[in-house]
Amino acid sequence: MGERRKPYPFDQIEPKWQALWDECCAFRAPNPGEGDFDPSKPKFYILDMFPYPSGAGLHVGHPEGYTATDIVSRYKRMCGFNVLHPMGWDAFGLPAEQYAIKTGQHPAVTTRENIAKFKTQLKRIGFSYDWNREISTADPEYFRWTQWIFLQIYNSWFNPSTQKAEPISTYRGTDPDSVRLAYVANVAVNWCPELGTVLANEEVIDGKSEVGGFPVVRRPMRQWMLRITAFAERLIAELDGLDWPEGIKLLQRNWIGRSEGAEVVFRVVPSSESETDADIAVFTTRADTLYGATYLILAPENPLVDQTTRPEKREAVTAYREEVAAKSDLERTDLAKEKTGLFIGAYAVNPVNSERIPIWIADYVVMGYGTGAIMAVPAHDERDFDFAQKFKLPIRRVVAAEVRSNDGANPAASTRPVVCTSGEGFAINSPLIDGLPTSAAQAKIIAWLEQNGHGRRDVRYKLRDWLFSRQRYWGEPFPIVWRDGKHEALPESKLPLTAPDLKDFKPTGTGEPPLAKAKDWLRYSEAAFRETNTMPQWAGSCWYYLRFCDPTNNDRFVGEEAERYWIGGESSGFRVRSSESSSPETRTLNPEPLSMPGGVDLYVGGTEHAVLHLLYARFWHKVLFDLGYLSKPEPFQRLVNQGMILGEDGRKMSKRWGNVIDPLDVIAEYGADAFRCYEMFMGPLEQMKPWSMKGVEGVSRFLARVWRLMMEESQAGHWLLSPEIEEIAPDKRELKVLHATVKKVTEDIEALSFNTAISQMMILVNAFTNAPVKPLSAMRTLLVLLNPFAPHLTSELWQKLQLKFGESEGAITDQSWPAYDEKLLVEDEVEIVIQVNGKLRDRIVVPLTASESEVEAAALANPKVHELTIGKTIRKVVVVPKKLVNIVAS
RNA sequence: GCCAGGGUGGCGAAAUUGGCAGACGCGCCAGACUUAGGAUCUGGUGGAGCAAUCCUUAGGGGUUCGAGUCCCCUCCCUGGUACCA
Repeated sequence: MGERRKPYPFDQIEPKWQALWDECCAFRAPNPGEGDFDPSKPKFYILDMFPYPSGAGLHVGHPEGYTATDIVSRYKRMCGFNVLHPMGWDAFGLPAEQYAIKTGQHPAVTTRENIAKFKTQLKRIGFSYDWNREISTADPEYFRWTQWIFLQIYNSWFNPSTQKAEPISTYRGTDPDSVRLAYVANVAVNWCPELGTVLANEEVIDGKSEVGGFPVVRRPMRQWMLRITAFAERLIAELDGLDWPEGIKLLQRNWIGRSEGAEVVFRVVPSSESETDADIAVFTTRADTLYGATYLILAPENPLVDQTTRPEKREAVTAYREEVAAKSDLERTDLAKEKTGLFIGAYAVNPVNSERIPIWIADYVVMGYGTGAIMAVPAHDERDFDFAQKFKLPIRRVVAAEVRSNDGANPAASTRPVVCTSGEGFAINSPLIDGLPTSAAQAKIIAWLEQNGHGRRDVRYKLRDWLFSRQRYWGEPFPIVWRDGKHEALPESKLPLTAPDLKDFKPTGTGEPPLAKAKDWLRYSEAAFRETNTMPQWAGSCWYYLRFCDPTNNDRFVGEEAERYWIGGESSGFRVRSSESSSPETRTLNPEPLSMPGGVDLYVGGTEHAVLHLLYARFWHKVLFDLGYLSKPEPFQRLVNQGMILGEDGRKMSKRWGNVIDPLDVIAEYGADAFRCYEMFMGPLEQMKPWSMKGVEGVSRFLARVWRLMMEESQAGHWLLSPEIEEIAPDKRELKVLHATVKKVTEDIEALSFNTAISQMMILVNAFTNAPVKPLSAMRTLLVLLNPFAPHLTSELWQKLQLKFGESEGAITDQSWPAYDEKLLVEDEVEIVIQVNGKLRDRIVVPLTASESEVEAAALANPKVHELTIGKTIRKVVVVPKKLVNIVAS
């Protein structure tokens, strides 16, 4: 393959402008209080999900979202906003640590190298980040504040009466450690022997680690937990005010898994002698089926099993519990089809009918949800039904599809296979609630339980507390020391607490973190030792969007003034303006002042973070908000997920298929502007779509046409400004397409429909391509519109126009976004479609001012209409102004 | 299983409140300019048919003067999730 002639000299233009932008910090966003800060401008905060700087470098998926946000950023700047558009690095993480284990190279070195590589690549795409705000989560000046926030969490509790996080000093109880938002618990954790660490539930997929796919087993260990469950209610409720895709909100709601129901207390029947009374509380969402409860099941791990098991069953129960404990999570779910369990010899009393029912244990009941015990209603629960079938337990129907009388005065439970129906209906065989529909029956039963002291209304969540410690080296150390078996916070003055330099990063294998190997570091004082766990990778990304507001502040995690402006600022939001509302006064007005709970105006990233990162960040944000550090209750107002880019073969890009596209290769051949525009032209941002090199070529041809619209090549092969550009007014047709383009591009950027914005600009360029004379004003408008998409090309052409026409309007990036005139878009004649019986038959052109009756008359006079309606009666004529006439005949 | 999002030419895709289906681009065909074309420009391009005309938005039904768009059923694809009581 020989040296290919470039369609336009992007290889000279692009590095030139990139160097220029770098030199003069063209996209620096000044903070309140700085000399060049303009307080009259509204703020706009546009954030990308920052990358983990892996050794592989950038792939085409990264720049998709980044290009989208860059376009919006450049556009918003021209609309007169102070735009905060930063980039940084999620720099702690397992790959660097594993590389260190293999090679001995310190993760800090690897990370530094990878960051440098990523940064060079991002700059080569021409993104308008404010690089002065660059941050890395692994930088001590950053994680010092991550540790500081942890201490805020540690020193807080959730006050149920205010539903807020408050300083621990407001807690009046005797044991503050029992209510802290960060606490230590000995919990059964997901231990991954291969990785030598525990993992959060969210990091375990099908019983294997999300990273590496290694087996994970349950094992009790002492761990740091964050009390995210206290915020469950607010994390659900406060989604409402956010402009997120409904699907993502739903994903979060499901993850939190709020269930309304009742706790019902069953009394255990005392057997003999010294038996103390015991109660078993179960959680149910179907209190209305209480009469159908024919047995109870305890989770094998439930401590109540010890007290309740009858002596004669003890041996069998112990064996079963051991069997269950030996199973990994994978096995336990894999063997889901065949249920196992064991009668423990004891009985409990159903409070509603005083019936004695047997108590079983079974591993399909888990300890981590509800009370670790259930009432089994086999007639109306699929799982209980399977279990009852297998162990020949009684089944009693208590819900019918329609209102009807009971099965009999004394409803006998049956073991014959009846059909299991889990839907709602009407209560039967349930004296207190017979005939009532499910919801009313539930309400009545719960009221009865409450009155008689047998239970109460209850709300449970699937969400568990966040397991926050990891047995790793490359993460934030906890600012905690242990003294006499008790934890205490390190004073703030000791932050940042950096990890010791290790030579050997290998996991100890015992569950002891690598930091335990640093004996000197470990010893805090004579009597106190440091915590050796580190924080999970999520920690740094929980608050990075806050640090971007004030990244070099040495006194505070973010300065108050900066926070109030960038996070608390109210004058944000997406609005489309036309010429009528384009004055600066109206532009800064916010139509819905307090309706936006989120601080970041636009947040773009992949769906893979739909629950974890976004939930954790919301949680931290709410704690800091409650403690008075932040002005708004939510971090991200508008969230958009970009779709994945597939390989040319339609498969997921991977080394395995050999279909990986390297952005730098594309840029070398077609230029960064073409790369950016193609990524946006491919299709809707949120959609999954395959890459196409032919498509890149097409977009590259479009940019070359823009270039040749204003430049022509001399005999000697030099590019010179086209003499066809003149300072004349565009004609009517040109003006119309120009204003139509301004309108469409403006609206499409606001809607993030970049593909259709580019289409419209192609139409504009095509309209001017053959014009003998190109009006200067139109060319300038085109360049401004295209600038957010193709910043290098448009900057160069703008400069060339400036040189010749000499008007001192400044650089293209200083221009204000053009307004359009709606009046110019209106035709004075309009084409009307004529349909007969809904089928297109002809078109006519009528003046815009034509009345409905005139249009109708014109349509009926149409020869084609005559032809088709001969011998038929015209039943109806539908006239849609400016659109069509439909003649109904039969 | 369940939940969510999708199915429109040979391909990527457009299509305010229901109102000309296929904008724009790719590919393909033809022409122009050229020593040349893998450059550029011009025209054509959903399918069938010589034509008039007919058919066409996964498939089937419905509402409507009129449906890619609204309602019901079925099929297929993608993502998430799975004993959560």
